[in-house]
Amino acid sequence: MRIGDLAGKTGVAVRSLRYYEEQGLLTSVRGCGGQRQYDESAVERVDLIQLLYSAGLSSKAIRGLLPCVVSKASTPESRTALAAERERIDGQIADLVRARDKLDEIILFSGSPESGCTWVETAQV
Amino acid sequence: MRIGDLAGKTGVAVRSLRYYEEQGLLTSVRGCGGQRQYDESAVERVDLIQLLYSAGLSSKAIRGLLPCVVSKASTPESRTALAAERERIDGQIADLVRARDKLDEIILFSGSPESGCTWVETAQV
DNA sequence: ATTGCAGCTCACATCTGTGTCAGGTTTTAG
DNA sequence: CTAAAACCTGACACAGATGTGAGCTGCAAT
Repeated sequence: MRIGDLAGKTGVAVRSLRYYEEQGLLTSVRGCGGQRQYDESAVERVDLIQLLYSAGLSSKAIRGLLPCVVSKASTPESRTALAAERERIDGQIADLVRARDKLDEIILFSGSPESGCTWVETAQV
Repeated sequence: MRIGDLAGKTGVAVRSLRYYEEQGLLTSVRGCGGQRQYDESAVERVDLIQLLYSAGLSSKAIRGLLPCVVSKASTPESRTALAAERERIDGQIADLVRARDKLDEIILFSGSPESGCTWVETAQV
């Protein structure tokens, strides 16, 4: 599979795939003409990378965790890092829930005119 | 209250407070010597800003929502924006939960030697 | 009055994942 | 064989919140 195919299958830009490789998150085999070749497992790998990116992990953090997943290697350091990231994500979720609750509060308030809130027709910029 | 006091009370850097003002999120009254003066309500305001920042809202988004909160003004646009941000946060929470579940899966696997996973002593860089 | 800390503005640096352009090579279709 | 499409490297740009430094002014205590 060439890079464009992988990009198509994962929905990730070609540029990003090259960047992942540069960051050591993704490997490829180079064919005779120097073009990257990927096997099917790369799709799963890219999906995982995206998953972790979407959770706010940096490429460096992902790089640190990948050996656990891929080569199934577990070191004391990697276990610590995994736990730390898990905690961070938990905290992040808590932040988001608090923010969502706050927004809900505001929405409730601003959605009911009887709350005493001022309804106007146009945006106040 | 001067800017340093506000920074102290909120745990936000002085630089950031000036930035918030630049972005129209925070206002101050200038004393005779051009120094910013804040009243007590500024603390609450900065806390709110931080809450929204931590939920991933941009300063522009926050700027758009603040009138709803502060001057209690509700426009069709602001109600739409509020709902949109709420949805975005919901999606972000879902992403995080998925990532956390994935990490849990990995942690479970890498934490139990009988899983067939390789335990090594040093990090594989 | 002097010293020293706090504040002011302006401006440039940082970090990260991506976009984008240039200039060149490989692969593929016709 | 040729043209188009895909790929390659390298490099620069961006956005956004914050860090940092220079050079100057205000304020408080001695």
